[in-house]
Amino acid sequence: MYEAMRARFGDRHWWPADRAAPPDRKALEICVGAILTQNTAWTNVEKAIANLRAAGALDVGALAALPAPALAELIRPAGYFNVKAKRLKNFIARVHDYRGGDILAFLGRSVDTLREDLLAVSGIGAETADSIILYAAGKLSFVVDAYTCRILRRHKLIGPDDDYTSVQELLAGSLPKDVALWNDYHAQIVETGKHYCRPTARCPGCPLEGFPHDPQADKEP
DNA sequence: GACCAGGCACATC
DNA sequence: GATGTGCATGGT
Repeated sequence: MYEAMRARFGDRHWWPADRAAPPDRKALEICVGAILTQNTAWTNVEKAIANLRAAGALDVGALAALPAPALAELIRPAGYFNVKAKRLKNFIARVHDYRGGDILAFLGRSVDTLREDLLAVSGIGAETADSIILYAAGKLSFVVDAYTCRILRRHKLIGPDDDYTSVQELLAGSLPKDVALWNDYHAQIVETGKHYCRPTARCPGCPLEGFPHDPQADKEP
């Protein structure tokens, strides 16, 4: 299924961040984007990140100093701006506390330590934590999202009761332990999901169309 | 004008 | 422990 998606869409080059930015800025931008994109279309997140960049706020120190209400105004286009402003402040406070805001050192720890630390931040759940680990830290942690579950349910590879952890274990246990593969795998799933596996989307033309599937399978309560 | 988006925390039962 | 609800903008 991965090869079918990859043949269609090519390398997705995720995470979509400023490639010219220095490593610490790029890592921070990915973390910020991961929080802002919670239940939100990426096009809206782009506007919020552009506002942050224009305000010089894509910086640990600047974000730590920025009051939540001012931050909320900057990220308004991303939706849920009041909750997300708090979530960003919670995350930034944790990074700022760790060795003076050295985000690369913060991200440079073991996956287990980092994941536990991220999940302790209010506003960072499993998917956001795994996105930060895989895309900002460049370490092995499979990202499961709504599209992943929807696609796997339609293809009867998981049941309606499977939760985040069981889906993650299925994928992590089935695939080679390769950061570049897990990176692009999730990106391919999102691209496929966006075009062919939304509630209102149609299957014809989907790169996974030839694999056994039942579009009704994910509509069960 | 509905419906939906790369979730998460918290209240309530 | 399971289920329901608030959060909010912008594209289709």
